[in-house]
This record gives sequence, structure tokens and C-alpha cells, in this order.
Amino acid sequence: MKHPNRAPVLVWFRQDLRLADNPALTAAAACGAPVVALYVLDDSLEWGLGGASRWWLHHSLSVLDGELRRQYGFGLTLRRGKAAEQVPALAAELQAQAVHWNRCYEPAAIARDAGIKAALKQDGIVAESHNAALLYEPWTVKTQTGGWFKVYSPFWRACRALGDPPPPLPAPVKLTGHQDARSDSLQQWQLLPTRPDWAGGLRDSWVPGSMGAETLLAGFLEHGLAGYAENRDRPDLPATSRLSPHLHFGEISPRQIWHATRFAADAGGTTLARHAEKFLSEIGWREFAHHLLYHFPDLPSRNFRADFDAFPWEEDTEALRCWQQGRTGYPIVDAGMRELWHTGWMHNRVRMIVASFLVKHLRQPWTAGEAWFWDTLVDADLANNAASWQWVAGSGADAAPYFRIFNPILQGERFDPDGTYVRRWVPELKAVPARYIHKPWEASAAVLREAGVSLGNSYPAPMVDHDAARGLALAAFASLRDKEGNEGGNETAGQKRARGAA
DNA sequence: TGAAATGTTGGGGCG
DNA sequence: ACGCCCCAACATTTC
Repeated sequence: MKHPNRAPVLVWFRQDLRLADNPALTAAAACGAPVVALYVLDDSLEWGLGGASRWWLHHSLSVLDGELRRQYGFGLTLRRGKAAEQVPALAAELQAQAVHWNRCYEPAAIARDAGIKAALKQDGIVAESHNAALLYEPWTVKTQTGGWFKVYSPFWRACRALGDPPPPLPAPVKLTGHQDARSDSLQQWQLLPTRPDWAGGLRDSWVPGSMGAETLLAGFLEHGLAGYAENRDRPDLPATSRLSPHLHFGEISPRQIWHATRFAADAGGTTLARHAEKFLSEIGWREFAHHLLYHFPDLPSRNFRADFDAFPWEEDTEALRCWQQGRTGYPIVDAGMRELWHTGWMHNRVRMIVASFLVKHLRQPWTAGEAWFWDTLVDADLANNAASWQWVAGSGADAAPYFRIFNPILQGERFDPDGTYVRRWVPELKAVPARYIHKPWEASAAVLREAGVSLGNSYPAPMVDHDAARGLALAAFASLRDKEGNEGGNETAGQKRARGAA
């Protein structure tokens, strides 16, 4: 090698806030040139950070900055503004030789990054992007005929057929900082809530950063993996990994999770294999959501199935508010919504229940739920959020059919059998016997009095009747089918059979 | 990664 | 002994 080039290399951090298994950082380290670790806060994006995400981002950046300083002796360079302006400007200002980043897959990010790459290259600066966030990038997974998958199972089968993802990279051993870059202070970005400070529950629930992620993963693999396939649906048990916010911010990579899970399963013999496969298939759903968003960029705002455009939603801000605040009168729904508000997270099974309730019992547009989740979830992720809401609403690819309506009472009894989860998040029902915990309105006056519950006062009466709401939802769905007429290709299997027999 | 309605079956009570 | 009815229990169909 000749004299090393001393022109700095930029590593532009985005949703990859970690040092290990970070290909952009590794590529920069390989140059041997001084490194600038850049993060740009862009408030102009269409899907800007929600409140809970801002809280997480603050702490995640703070942790990453500390890790950089401890391991390499220099910290993050923080800039605010449009990335399309900030990144090329900083590269020019520092006379950088190269910019490395790890790819994002949101439509706006793809367009933005393509523009930045072109601008940098025009300035004679090397611009290189890497894969750090997905096991299988969307353009690498194709159907037999070269199309893209719209159904999960064959998608994930095809992914698996591509082979195991590469093992995770270690953090670079040595990096030299480039000290000349001016940086904002994290405090001045004001990502944390003040007046009121609603983040107390978040602080109690999470340790943002890669260490927090590794602790969760290790704990999950040791205690949660055995039994995961069954217990994952139980919000009353600590049975899930809770890695979703760490994954979203890239504090841990799916490759790291994949290989750690495989290692744990191999060490535990064949009994763990089934559970490991189930857990990895949940990572697969994340991959699938990114795949859908990449190939259908309007996923966050438009029905994947266009026939849903005619759906007769009953927009009602008061009903939406009841749902948001966890006072629908259905204990499992209210428990979920309050867990979300308090911790910035909700158990997956309960997400399905509350989402079904909003879209079907209350007939609010799925985009209203999507927006609320976006603002309140610490794991808010454009692809996962949009794909999941469309899945529940029935408007999505490979979606639950619209007539599949969760019964919040039965779901509660099945997955929170003792009411432990409800009692935790709806303390006013703490003393209600298990028999009535998911349907307090069926308890006698004496039982309610004994439990200190006054329906309609200390806890709301059900805002809708389940049977009636179900009927209205089905009627709304039927109206869609009527509008379509008979020429549509959407007749049910039953109708097909009836027609064939006639 | 549903729930409810409807259909079927088979055991047991009873006239 | 026999047929009839009831009704769980389970299966299938429909929403």
C-alpha cells in the first residue's frame, strides 16, 4: 500500500445505530482514513418521527456516541436539516473521499439516497451503500416467473431457499476519528418530552442501545425460546423477545439475531428447533413487510387491494379517542391501549385484537390506527406498521379476510386466562374475579360492588355491543361486495361451489 | 395469526 | 327390544 489517503471517510448512520455488524462502518474502517460518524435529523420527512420514536432516538444516539468515544476516541457528528443537503455539504466541507451508509427501504429514503449518491459521485466522492437491515433484500427474492411475492408463506420459503444469511461482522478493531467536524448537541435537538414529561413509563421499560438489545436477546434465548411457539401469544407471560424497537433503530441486526438463535437452538438439541423456527419466522414477517413496501410504495396510505377503496368507514373522532385512551369498555382492548401509552409497546397478540376492534367494531379507517401507532410506538416502523394494519383490516396482501372478526372477550379468555394482563394495565378491574375479568358487564351487581367497580363510572360500559358491531361490520363488508357486482374475481370458495353445483 | 352458524353423529333416556 | 328424541361433541360451512 502507498501512503494512506488522509481525506476523511463519512459514515452516515441512519437506522443502524450499532458498531457490530455494521457494513458501512466496517467499509470505512478498511480504508484506514479518518472517520466522521454522522447522524442527520431530518424533520421534513412525510413520515417524521413520532413522539415515542423521538424519545428512543435521543437515548440511542446518546448510547452510540458513548460507545464510539469509549472504543475509538471520537463521537457522533450531529447535523439537522434535509439529508439531501446536509450530507453532500458536509462531504464537500471536509473534502471527504467517500461516504458509506447502510440501506433504508422506505420509498422516500430510497429516492433521497439515490439523489445523494448521484450528487456525491458528481463531486468525485465515492458513495457506497450496504445491507445491514435485512436478511434478504426485496429485489433478491423473486417468484418462479420473476415477479414479487404477495403471500407470506411462499415468500419466506423462497427466502430460506436462498440459504442462510452471512454471519454478522465484528465491530471494527480500530478507527481514527476526524476531529474537525462541527456537531450539534443532542440536547439542542429537544427529542425528549417536556411539559409534560410522559416518558416515565418508557424509562421504566427500556434500555435503548445495543447493550440493551443484547441483554434482551440473551435473556430471551435462555428463558423464552423454549416454549416460544405456544407462549408467544400470551401477553400475561414474559414470552417474547421485545427486540422490535432495537431492530427498528438497528441497534441489533437480523443477522445477529438469526445466528444467535441458531446457535442457541443447536446447543439445546432438537427440542428447541421448532421454537427457533417459529421465532425466525417472525423475523420473516418483518422481511415480508419490507418486501411489500418496496414493491408497493403506497402501502402506508393506500389499500393494497383497491376494492377496499369503496369501504364505508364511519369516521368518528370521539370513538377514535375512546380507543386511543383505552376506555372502550372491553378490558383486553383497554389493557393493550394503556400498555402502549405507558410503555410505547404492545404485545403482538393484543395489537391484533385492538386493531381488529378499531377497524371492525368501530369501523374507523385503518390509517387512523396506523397514525396512532406511529406516534406512540417505540418500534414504529413504516413497513411493519403499514403491512400489519392492512393485514388486520383485510385490505392488504395475504391479509386476514375482513369477516375474520376477533371477539375481544374470547381472545381475552384464551390468551389472558387469569386476567393477569388486564389487571396489570386496567387496575380499576383488579378485584374482578377471573370469570368476569374480560366481560365485567356480565357480573352481578353484588360481584361488581365487591370488586369496587361501578360500570359507567369507575370503568366504562362497553362502547359497542359485540354482536351488534360484528353484524354492522359484516354488513359494511357485504356492501363492498354488492358494489363490485358479480364480474369481480373475488367470489368465495363457497359461492364457487354453489355455482358449480347449480 | 377466527367466530358463529349449521350439520352430523352417536350415546342414552324414555315411551 | 325398538324407535324416537335430545343434546353433547365434533365437523363443516359461512360470514
